[in-house]
Amino acid sequence: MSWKPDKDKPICPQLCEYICLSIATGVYGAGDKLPSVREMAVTAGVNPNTVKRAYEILEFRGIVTSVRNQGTFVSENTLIAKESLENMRRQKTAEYFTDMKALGMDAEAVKKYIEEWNA
Amino acid sequence: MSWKPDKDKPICPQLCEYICLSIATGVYGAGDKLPSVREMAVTAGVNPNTVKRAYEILEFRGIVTSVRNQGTFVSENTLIAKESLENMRRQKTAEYFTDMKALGMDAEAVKKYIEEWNA
Amino acid sequence: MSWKPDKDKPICPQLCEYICLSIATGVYGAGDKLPSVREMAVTAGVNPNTVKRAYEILEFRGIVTSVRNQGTFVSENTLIAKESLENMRRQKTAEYFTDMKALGMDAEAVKKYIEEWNA
Amino acid sequence: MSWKPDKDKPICPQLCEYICLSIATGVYGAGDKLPSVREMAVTAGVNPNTVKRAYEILEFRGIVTSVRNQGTFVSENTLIAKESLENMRRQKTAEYFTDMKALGMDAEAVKKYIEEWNA
DNA sequence: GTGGTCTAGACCACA
DNA sequence: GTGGTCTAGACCACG
Repeated sequence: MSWKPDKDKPICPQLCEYICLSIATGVYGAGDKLPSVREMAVTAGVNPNTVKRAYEILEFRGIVTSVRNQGTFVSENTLIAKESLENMRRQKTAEYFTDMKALGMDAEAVKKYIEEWNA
Repeated sequence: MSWKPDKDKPICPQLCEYICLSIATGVYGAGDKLPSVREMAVTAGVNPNTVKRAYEILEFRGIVTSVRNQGTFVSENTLIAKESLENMRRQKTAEYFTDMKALGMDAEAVKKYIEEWNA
Repeated sequence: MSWKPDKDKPICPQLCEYICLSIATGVYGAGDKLPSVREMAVTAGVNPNTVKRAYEILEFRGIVTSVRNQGTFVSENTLIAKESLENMRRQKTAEYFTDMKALGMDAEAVKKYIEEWNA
Repeated sequence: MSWKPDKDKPICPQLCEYICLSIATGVYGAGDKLPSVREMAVTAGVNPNTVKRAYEILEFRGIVTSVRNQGTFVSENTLIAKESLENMRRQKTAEYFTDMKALGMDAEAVKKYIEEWNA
């Protein structure tokens, strides 16, 4: 799994999603130490401020825990990450349906549309 | 069909979509005069500049034509509006799949997810 | 000579130019009565107000003379029309050189450019 | 090269031309960062919105690329700017010929006229 | 009253 | 500090 941010979208949420997914899939296990802000910034090719904010957001969601002078750690309960991921999926899907509705397709039509979707 | 803009998203594109859909569904026929910039601004509860911008975008796409001192008119070729609408749908769908992929679901998983979607 | 207004440009000045040219080339001779505002509006497919304004502009320039309840007449001195035409030519040409200068071409370059112009 | 907008014409297109020319002549090279919207607004003595609009137009033409929170950059392919400039020249020239035709001069006459032009 | 242009200034998320 | 979005309101030529 690699970090390929979509340049047209805000980086911070993308980074959040990426880390969250990494945790949910076990790349980082419960209690593991995440890369330091600077480290992550370098490997992700991103501004450290952005990483810092991403960590803060994840901490707010209870997915990670920051310990002063020690680093940022994955919460003991990795279930939260999984739920968070599922929430994001639901949100994006809901948004998608809303958008398609604005484009003149009701839920049924969208389902059919997706069914026949390719590429 | 009513105009209920999502407050969390840019109004201009939403307005574009709305007008485009109106044309595609025949609310405005080929050659019809659209409401004037100011008129539309009032009925949509939006700043005239925003409406003008939307009209400009639609004009660029060949969906409408603005004539100085006369008004803005639906293009003779209504097909363009329909195609434009379909393009938007495709784009949103593609984006959706990309997003879901970033959330750890491949195309197949997404299709199943959608199939079981409710609400 | 026929009246083919460029739809993308203001009609009034175009009409002025057209009438002025008609006088300069003898379509209307010195002292001749021009078509009435309404007449001209119909034949030119234009708003009567626009014709009226054009006549006013031409009168201001001394090219025609309006007589209350009688109509608009070509001035005795048609030379004025010819000079006016020449002024317009000069003005357009000067503007053209200015524009081309803004596009990075000096007078010499423009002259060469024109020399090789086709279509 | 200096920025002297013609007060009688829309500023935005003039600004576009100016920037385009700057790029075509190498003032800004491929990949270079253009002045920020606000910066350019100050140096050009123009409203930031107007600059933004110009940047948008240039972006649409593929001449520059705007990156959120980073700035606006000259496209890698500088050729586009040069072609765009040439297109503008062609367009202005074509318009000029059209105008002169409406003033009673055919292409040949115009060419002679230009040849003898001074000032 | 129409679209076209511009200014002024605000707020936003992001970096 | 960056671009992105929107509002408010002004003036213009044209019809």
